[in-house]
Amino acid sequence: MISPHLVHFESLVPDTETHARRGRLWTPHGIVETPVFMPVGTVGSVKSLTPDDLYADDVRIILGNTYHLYLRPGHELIRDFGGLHKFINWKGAMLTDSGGFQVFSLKGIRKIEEEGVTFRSHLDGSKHLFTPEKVIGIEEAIGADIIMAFDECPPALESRAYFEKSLARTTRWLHRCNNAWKREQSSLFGIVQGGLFKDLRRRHIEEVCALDLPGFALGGYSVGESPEEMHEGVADCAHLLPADRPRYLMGVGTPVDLVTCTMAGIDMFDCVLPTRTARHGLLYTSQGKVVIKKKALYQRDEGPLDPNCNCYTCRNFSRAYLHHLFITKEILAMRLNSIHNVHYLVTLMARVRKELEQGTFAAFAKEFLNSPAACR
RNA sequence: GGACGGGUUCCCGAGUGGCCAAAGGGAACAGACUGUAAAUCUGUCGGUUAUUGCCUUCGAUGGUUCGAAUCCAUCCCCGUCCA
Repeated sequence: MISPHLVHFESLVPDTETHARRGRLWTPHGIVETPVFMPVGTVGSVKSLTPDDLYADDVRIILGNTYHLYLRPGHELIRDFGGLHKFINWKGAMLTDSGGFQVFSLKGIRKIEEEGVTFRSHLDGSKHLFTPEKVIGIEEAIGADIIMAFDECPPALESRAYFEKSLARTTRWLHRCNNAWKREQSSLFGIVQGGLFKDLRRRHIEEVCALDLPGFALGGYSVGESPEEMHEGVADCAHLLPADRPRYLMGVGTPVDLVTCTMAGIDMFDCVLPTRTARHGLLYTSQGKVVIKKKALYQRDEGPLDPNCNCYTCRNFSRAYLHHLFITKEILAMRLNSIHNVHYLVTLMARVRKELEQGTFAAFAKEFLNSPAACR
């Protein structure tokens, strides 16, 4: 079954006990096995990691960000270099976020109107207007395999009245994105919003999925609500997204989030958490979280960060050394920590896929969520 | 031997009569981080108390004063320069 879209999804092994499915995403830059965790490289770099690090770790898709790359180095420059893949020398697939999240995170230096969003650059304060049409143009210039629609991502705690208004506008923006979309090598994904209002979520799913797009995302989670609320919300609506299209949960998450939301039927995840917390000294391991700065625990700890991990960091260095590197603010600390955290999540998802293939995913998930690894 | 300068809470360092348990930085300890304004941010940081408080503290000792880290005397250290 060949989809008319260049990016298309193949559901290989649906789970019998949960909404999870083992799948495969075909892109112009290779195949991505799902469920998958996608590391985030906002400005064209997964901070501290090289493309080779990632590829060797079986990472086959990473993210970039429209807003950041538009400001620097500029999408025209990237286009002139032959696209972001070439510019950063990444041979796998890429996905660009639209800048919709920046509408949320840069609140205070932006104004949302029907036409689009006026931003002030966080770099120099200059004013910029992002419209759905302009965002698609930028994303096409950047040239990712998957480009996200320009949406508004309200805080989870926003009022119902606000959501009603925002959702209608985001739907109109989606149509404008779809109409502006020309480049077939860049497949447009729609984004569902609705906060924690289940009926609004369901209604918006119908609106968004009425368009024949190659993939759909749930946005607006992990923006102020508790993890439990997020899990409940995703569980309520993820399986309502079209079964023959990839389902992408944007901006999530922790090891627990990944396993939990895979059960809900999610195929794709991205999150800055592993790379950011790595730089801040928080490491995810099979035995729970490790806050490597703690002197009393790690100053003289000769063991590996995670005895069950096969990453470069865990194979070669002691916790004591990682502690020392972090305490002394060595750049290597960030790199070794990031190598581990990314490997940990990527490997967790490889395990999830394997369990799905074996038909043992539900049992695995249950065991995992009750293990020390299910930190936070 | 002489002339200056200086000794402040773990460290550096501000403070020269009350608003000082004493700025600021560092260290230490704790916490946060979820489509990256993040190698970032927040809290604690003399003791005790539920608090206003009380106690201890600014090299040492002794004074002046209603009140001293701040003024005076002596002493002990440290630095620079001159013999």
